[in-house]
Amino acid sequence: MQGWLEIKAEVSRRINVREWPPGSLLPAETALANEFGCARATVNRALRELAEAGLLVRRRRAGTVVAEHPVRKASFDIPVIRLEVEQAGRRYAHRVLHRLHETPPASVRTLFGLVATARAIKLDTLHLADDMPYAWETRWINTKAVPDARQQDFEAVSANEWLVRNAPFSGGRYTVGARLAGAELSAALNCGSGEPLVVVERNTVDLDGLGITQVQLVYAPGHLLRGGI
Amino acid sequence: MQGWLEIKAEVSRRINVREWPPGSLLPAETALANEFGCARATVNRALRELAEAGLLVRRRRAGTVVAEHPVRKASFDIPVIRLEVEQAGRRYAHRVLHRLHETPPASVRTLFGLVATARAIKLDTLHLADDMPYAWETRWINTKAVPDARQQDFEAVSANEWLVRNAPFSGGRYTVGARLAGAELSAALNCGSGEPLVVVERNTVDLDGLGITQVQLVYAPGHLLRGGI
DNA sequence: CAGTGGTCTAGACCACAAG
DNA sequence: TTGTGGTCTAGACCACTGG
Repeated sequence: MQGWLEIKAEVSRRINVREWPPGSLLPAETALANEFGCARATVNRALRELAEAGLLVRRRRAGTVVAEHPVRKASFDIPVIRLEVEQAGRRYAHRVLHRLHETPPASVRTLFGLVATARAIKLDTLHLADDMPYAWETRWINTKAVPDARQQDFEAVSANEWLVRNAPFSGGRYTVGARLAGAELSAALNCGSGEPLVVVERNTVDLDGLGITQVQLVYAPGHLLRGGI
Repeated sequence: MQGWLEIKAEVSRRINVREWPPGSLLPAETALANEFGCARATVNRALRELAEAGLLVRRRRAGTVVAEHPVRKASFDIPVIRLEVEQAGRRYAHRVLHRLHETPPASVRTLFGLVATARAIKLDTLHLADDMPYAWETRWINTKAVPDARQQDFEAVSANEWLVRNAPFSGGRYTVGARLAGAELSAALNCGSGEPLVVVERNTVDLDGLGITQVQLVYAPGHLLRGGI
């Protein structure tokens, strides 16, 4: 027993077999380091990862406790759509259907830190895989946060890809929902009206918390988001 | 400049301002430690986190390179449904509508490592928030992986919560999609037929890769999954 | 083969929070 | 006040892999 991976596995095992049941207090790092015959830093690394995974709760002075209700962290990658399509062995293309400069709705203005009269770039883009509609994108871009976006028409490189490479981002939030294809969407995505569609809405903010972009992606029927726990 | 958080921020900044553009090679850890006036372990911690976030690609001998297409890792929590409801300030309840012991479909048998004639527990559960339908759950439980599940009726404690506390898990996969409410679902969820619904399907496996459970959750209309980047 | 990141150590100081 | 985890250091050895 020496590596942090082994210690992580061993601690995980003890939790699983109820040697350390939910809510129980683990020995201090120094004690575990002594038991496992390693440095405290090694134990720290193992316990820190288990805490990040939601299995342990750690607080100074209070010690390390097995989580009562381990919250599984699900995650999935948000790759550039072009790569997502190409990795599925399909040919990617996109069409910019509208590129406007207008006043965004209040929710976007708040995110972008804009006054009521200010404007932003609005883009409607259709993503294609093997010439079949793949996803419909409605996007707002904050020119205050990304001035260079003014000079881009996003025809050669999609806004999705351009922003990933050119806009410093630090984080963001997203929601996933379902909606019906209306007249406009069924035409754009070449599907029946009334089909259920997956909708992902997300925004990204820069290091100062200023909104960079807000995007809504409506995927063609049957699309599944995939991830791991 | 001393803490790993500051170093992480500084490296992130240099990437963002294109001082280190995508594809470029960073100085070695020892060089950065020298520049920042700290130990190499501190630099290592900062760079390791940026690599986990997808911003850097690190390989021995080859060094640390800025990712060409930073893949944003999105994540969201999968809490016990009871807690999810209660944290929204609503009252939770659930009803087990069916509890059967039968032969699962081939996909589930494969996941569970079962022969064609073997059986597993099948549960249909309705989750309620303030007596309103919240989500419809269809679940298979592998009694080979979780023998204790045989003695549970999952009336007092939902299968969701019982499994989180009693079944050692190590990982799993999930998909998110959209579907229409058919006759059965619209009755169960008390919604109109033809409404678009969010569907989450997921499975969990134990430390040996053996399937523990497979569950499909269909949320009431308007439900949104929320997460962060 | 040589240079990089991956990891471990022994020790130290600090921040935090429970008592 | 005091014990805990959080972090940093200086040094060391190792694993991997490009040249």
